[in-house]
Amino acid sequence: MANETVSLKGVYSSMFESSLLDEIEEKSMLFTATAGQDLIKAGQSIKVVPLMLSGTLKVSRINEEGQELLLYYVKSGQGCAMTFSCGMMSKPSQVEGVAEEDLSMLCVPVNVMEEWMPKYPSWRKFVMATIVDEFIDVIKNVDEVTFKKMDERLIGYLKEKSRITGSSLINLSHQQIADDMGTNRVVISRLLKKFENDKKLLLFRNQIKLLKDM
DNA sequence: ACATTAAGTGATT
DNA sequence: AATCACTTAATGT
Repeated sequence: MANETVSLKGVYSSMFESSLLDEIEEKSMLFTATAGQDLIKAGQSIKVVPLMLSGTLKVSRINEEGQELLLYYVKSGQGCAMTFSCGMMSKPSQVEGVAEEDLSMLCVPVNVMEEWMPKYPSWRKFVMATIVDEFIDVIKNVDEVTFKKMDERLIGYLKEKSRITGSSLINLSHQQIADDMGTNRVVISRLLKKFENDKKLLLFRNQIKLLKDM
């Protein structure tokens, strides 16, 4: 069961003004769930918005074949982007929520939290920060799924080259790599660019420098 | 200065 | 993931 010592003020006092904390205390309901428990599935309407106190909530999308795509996790001190968005726009949930670990949360009625938007700057900021952070997580996951196969192949290729030559400097054009791997130069260029953005390597003309956190 | 090759990027399939 | 089309950057003559 959820840890009883985790309190509203323990988690949120640095984020919200005291008047808002008082109002949360007054108008929210404590809710606890055990690991594996389904909290919401796609299509259900959203009547309350959670403020996580402890544990982890997993938010995911499940397609027709039952395959799951992880969207984001919600942990202590965070809200849930999907409930904020859909709650305010009166749209049914587009996602499924499951307790990843035992969790405790405070549930705020949607109509109440809508009143807080104009009333409390700290609440507005919290909602927007939640949406941005979790949206970024979703994008990251989409990237991973989209690029996974060639990703791993290319990294394996580069490591092998590096091991064989005994150097972290690889003297090959993108075209040569593409030829070796039986793929298109453009694909290689895009993946390498992505790796460079992830600080895995540095790109030069006809030369790739592998970095430590490859 | 000009031509050639390598790399980056949007759009489409 | 591949292809096309086009741009931009680097290099050689």
